[in-house]
Amino acid sequence: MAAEPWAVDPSSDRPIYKQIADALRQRLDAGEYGAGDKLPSESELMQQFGASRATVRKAFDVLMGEGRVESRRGVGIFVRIPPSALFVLRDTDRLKRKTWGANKHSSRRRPFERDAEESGARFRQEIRQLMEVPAPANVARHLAVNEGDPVFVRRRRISLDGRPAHLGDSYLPLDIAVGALRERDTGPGGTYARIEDAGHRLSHFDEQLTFRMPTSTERRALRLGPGVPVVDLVRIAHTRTRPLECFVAVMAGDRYRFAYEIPAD
Amino acid sequence: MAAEPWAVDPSSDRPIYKQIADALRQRLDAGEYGAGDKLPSESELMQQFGASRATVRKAFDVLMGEGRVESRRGVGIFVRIPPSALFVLRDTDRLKRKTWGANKHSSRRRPFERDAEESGARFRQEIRQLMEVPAPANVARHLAVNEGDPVFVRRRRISLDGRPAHLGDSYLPLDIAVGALRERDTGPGGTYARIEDAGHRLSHFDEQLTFRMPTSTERRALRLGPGVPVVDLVRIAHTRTRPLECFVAVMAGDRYRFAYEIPAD
DNA sequence: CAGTGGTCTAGACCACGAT
DNA sequence: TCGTGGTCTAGACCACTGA
Repeated sequence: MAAEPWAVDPSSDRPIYKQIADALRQRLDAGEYGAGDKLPSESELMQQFGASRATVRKAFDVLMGEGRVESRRGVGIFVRIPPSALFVLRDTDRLKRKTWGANKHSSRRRPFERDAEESGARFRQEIRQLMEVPAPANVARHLAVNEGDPVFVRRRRISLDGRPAHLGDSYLPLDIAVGALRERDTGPGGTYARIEDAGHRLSHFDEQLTFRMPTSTERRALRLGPGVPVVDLVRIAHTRTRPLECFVAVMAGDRYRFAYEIPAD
Repeated sequence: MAAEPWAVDPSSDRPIYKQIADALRQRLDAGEYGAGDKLPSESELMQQFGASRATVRKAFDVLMGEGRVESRRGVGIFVRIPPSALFVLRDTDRLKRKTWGANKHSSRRRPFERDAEESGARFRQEIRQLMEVPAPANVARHLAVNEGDPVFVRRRRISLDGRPAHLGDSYLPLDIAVGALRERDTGPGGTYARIEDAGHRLSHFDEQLTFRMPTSTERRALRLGPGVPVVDLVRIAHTRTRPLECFVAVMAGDRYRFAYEIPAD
């Protein structure tokens, strides 16, 4: 059992740990191991490949960095189970007045709440902070205020089906942050509904997405597995004349799918 | 020089390599090292923290996995320089008929070509494959054909300023893939312009984004640094009555920013 | 209890870049 | 040539899981 067809070639330029990772990846791709299956233990692989433990572990590190496997201490290393549901965020729904607006045809839900329920997930919002802060540089630019000027921020953590899904901070200019917008519960329709209650009329949203690996803090807060990226979302809510809100979120990359419908004209 | 304030605590529950990573991360956040700066060498850190080389290296591995530092063999470890430009892809422009259309007000550019030039980048398209293939499951579903039915695929690699930025595959039903759509150069306006030349009228695009770490193959093809995720983009071009194209791309997560403008109504 | 993965050490040889 | 990071080994102790 020592010299399988996929045995490593010590004379190759390619490092042994990468060869082992390649071999394992190939077995994964071939469906030899399915989602949730246990891979051979480190000691088994040491024998199979005739490598030291550190080398075998390094091969596993590669696959973990790719988000393909994950380890359970005292048990083994397993093929990663993709999140049971990928929550689809649709621009054609979640940001429309018919979702959050105050009129009688609206479902009066928050943008994320709507998409969550549409996917059959339990939506939970947990307020982390509710306070005035000096505007950070990027927020200031988007809200057309000076950096350091006081703005009101609502920091929350959203969970879907009991698992954290994103950290979302909503920044409001002080003249907008009044009444329910400073309370824990903003009520039906959420922030956007309250903004319109105050007589403003939202015209459109600018949404931008960028991508990176999480910091260790974010990894903890979102309970991210190894090899899972995050999406930085920045969304500005506009009236025809001015920006009224800057929403900044760090979202678990393995829990969301973004969907946009774009007219050709 | 052995017992700095940020020295590690061997009695702590937190592993030494994570404490070292924390200390380094803190120095990075504090701006002690700027983009492109060289960090202390492994042997220096071994002395500073009184740890073995393997432990110091593991700390660096953590930061590399976060995409914050990168190593140059024979030289040192450096603070990662973010890509000089983040190319902004705007739904309000790139997918509009005024960009790619055949009328005389159109700029007659490909969607990505437009955004690249707008950012002042050199756009280069390299055809990797041009052939009929059996439709993969996801493509078949989107194009409303049966899995395995022949479709025509245009596989290309797009580079911006000489660096690869994404791998994009355009799948076309056979009745659509005629004339210039089977040639290397589809001409001004690209695929969408040729589709409309044939008498079809595109109404809208459905675009979906998901996120993950690259495979080792993709890492090579896109020349991705460690700790850089990719975006899977799937875009379906529709007429009012049927889907005409399925575009599937793997995009370097550190080179693109996606921007969408969403009306409130 | 035995087996698993998690951490850490000490030492070795190598390829590479700068000088 | 020297210092850098890249790979690899052999061995150790630990914490955890499951039988």
